[in-house]
Amino acid sequence: MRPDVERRIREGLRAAILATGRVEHLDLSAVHLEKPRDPVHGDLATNAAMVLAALVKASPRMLAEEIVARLDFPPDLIGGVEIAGPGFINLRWSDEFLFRETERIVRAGSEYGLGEKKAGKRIQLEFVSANPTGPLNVVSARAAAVGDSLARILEWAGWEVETEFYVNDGGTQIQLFGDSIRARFLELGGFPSSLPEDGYRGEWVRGIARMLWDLLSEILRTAREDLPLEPWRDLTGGRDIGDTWEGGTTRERAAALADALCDHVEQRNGARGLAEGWFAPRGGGDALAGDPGRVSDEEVLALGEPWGETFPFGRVGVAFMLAWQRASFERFGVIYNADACAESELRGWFHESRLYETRAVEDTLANLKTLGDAVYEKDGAWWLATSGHGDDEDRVLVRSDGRPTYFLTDIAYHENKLRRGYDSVIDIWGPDHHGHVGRMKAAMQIVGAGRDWLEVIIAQQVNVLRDGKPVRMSKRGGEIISLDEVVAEAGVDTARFFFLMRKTSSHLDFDLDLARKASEENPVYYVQYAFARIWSIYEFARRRNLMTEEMGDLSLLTAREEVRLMRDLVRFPGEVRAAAGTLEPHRLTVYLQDLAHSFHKFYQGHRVVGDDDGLSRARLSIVHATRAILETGMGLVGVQPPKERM
RNA sequence: GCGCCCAUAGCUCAGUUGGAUAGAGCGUCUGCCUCCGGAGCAGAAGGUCGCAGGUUCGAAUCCUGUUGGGCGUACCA
Repeated sequence: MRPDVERRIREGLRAAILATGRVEHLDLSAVHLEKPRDPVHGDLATNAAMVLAALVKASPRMLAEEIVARLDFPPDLIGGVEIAGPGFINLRWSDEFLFRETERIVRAGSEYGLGEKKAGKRIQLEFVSANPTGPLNVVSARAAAVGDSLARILEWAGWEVETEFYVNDGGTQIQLFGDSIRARFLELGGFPSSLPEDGYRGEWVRGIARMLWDLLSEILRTAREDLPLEPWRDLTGGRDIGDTWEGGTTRERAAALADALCDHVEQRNGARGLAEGWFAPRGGGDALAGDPGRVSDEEVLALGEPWGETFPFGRVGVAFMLAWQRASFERFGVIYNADACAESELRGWFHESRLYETRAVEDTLANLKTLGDAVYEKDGAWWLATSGHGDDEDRVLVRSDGRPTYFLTDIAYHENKLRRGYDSVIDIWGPDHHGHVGRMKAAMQIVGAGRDWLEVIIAQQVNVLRDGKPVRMSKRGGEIISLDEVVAEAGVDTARFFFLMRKTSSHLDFDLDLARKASEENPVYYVQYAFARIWSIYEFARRRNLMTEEMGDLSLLTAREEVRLMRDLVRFPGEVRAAAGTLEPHRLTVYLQDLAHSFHKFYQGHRVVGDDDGLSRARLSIVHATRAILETGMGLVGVQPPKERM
């Protein structure tokens, strides 16, 4: 239901209630207007009489009688009113209303029901924010599908939405990641493995090491043999490799090359090429093997070994992982767009390291310390008194050894968001951050944000099933089902639809075999099949020379299936607003299946293009309307509607 | 031990912020194409909404207790 239609109905209700003389004024917020579960109860049901009954101590059914007697809806809006059950007032759209709305859908297309812009109201939506120490896993994939869809839905509902990825590139995990790459790098030179105890064991770590090794040997060869340095110009982002390589100490040369590499992969195009060419989804190491024999391992190691000490493996590794992640997102149809990040960074990608560089972390701590009792020192550490704001216990901001905790950094990050002036901030976190929610909300209240300013959604875990059994996953252990694999096996549309079929807060089973082998059993095909039929109808109509975009006479459409289809079409704006209000995009996949079902029933029961031209035109019109709503709805969940025959 | 999430048909899950006779897909069974795609439609079977209390006109939904599963519970991130 469109917002202005809802307003008209609520106003009508209010007037009728006041006209009963039972109350002087009325808070309508407790009065619900909703779609009854059972269609025989009409299109809208309201509990108004029951709410009133609670106020004036009278029988709901009697009050319902009084209200209904005073209801005065125009006949082009409501066609039927009845009292049912304990005191529901059921309303039914008039045929005229359905005809007019259907026509409006055809004319407005994707604009139908679009929420009014909430002037200046901005929401920031942060999602995935996975550590840049490995490929994106399935939970990240789910969070990406949910976040991206939610952004589209909120935007549709009238908010100004910015999406953002927070890059955790500042902590001890990065150190560990770098050490892991270094260990693999040295292994290539014949050193015994020195992989840290809890280091990263994934194949991709070998891949990065291998790539760096190959790169280094090529550069050495080029420099030593006085060959043209041109091929490296691209790699170093236009910088002359000679400048990078010649002169300076080994440490300086290593740092310069690392800079060049990072710069390069951070440019989008470079990122794609590198990520796709140098990493296979699994076990990418083999693909990276260079042409052996051009430079011997001993030579590389002799020159490169010092790099084992000086080269910033962690930094380069992060740059490559981010490149990979961005490429994965691009394939998945997810683009971050917040433009509040530093100029040197990509839109929508906010680096934790920047909080240290700009001393934001220190500033945040200093600021907190000015807030009276909020911060105190105990056992040599600094604590934040979050327990007064709904958290279980107080939390450490600065360890006794002087290092800041992740918590402090995250407060600094969210303070940054606060200063950017968002009216509301939504974070989608993985299940492992569950325990972080309470303290973070508490902290934001302490620094002065409104109680509901920060909303956290936990994207629950995904159990990937292969051969009917759950796959164990661990990023550090290297066992991962990546977003890339899910996309490769299930396809973007199926995967995205799948991730949005469950409530975000519920665990999700993702059966890879089923997604791959039995695509016709997948609900997304049910919805897309509606499209297939629409295209077929169009094709048939063209052959009969009956294809037209002009509105037919909708009053010819009175069959049960036709009316039902129109009623479902009209529901659309309300469904999107409900999804926006509850932050639950899965409602839309449910709705789309509903709508597809109504369309299939209609199709099954009635020939669209038949002998009666007038009827054919009228039916073509609701087909147009259905197509428009399906397209818009699928767009909001991030699934491509088929553009032609499947 | 404490906290959070979950428990609904054989399986996977919806259930419109407390509404009416609890729904869908898959699976099982029965029908439906000389006609726009049968990847569909119609129908059947399948339920003590984990269990026990409570709140009220009314509970799958809220409260308390309880059982089972998951996650969290760091001066990790």
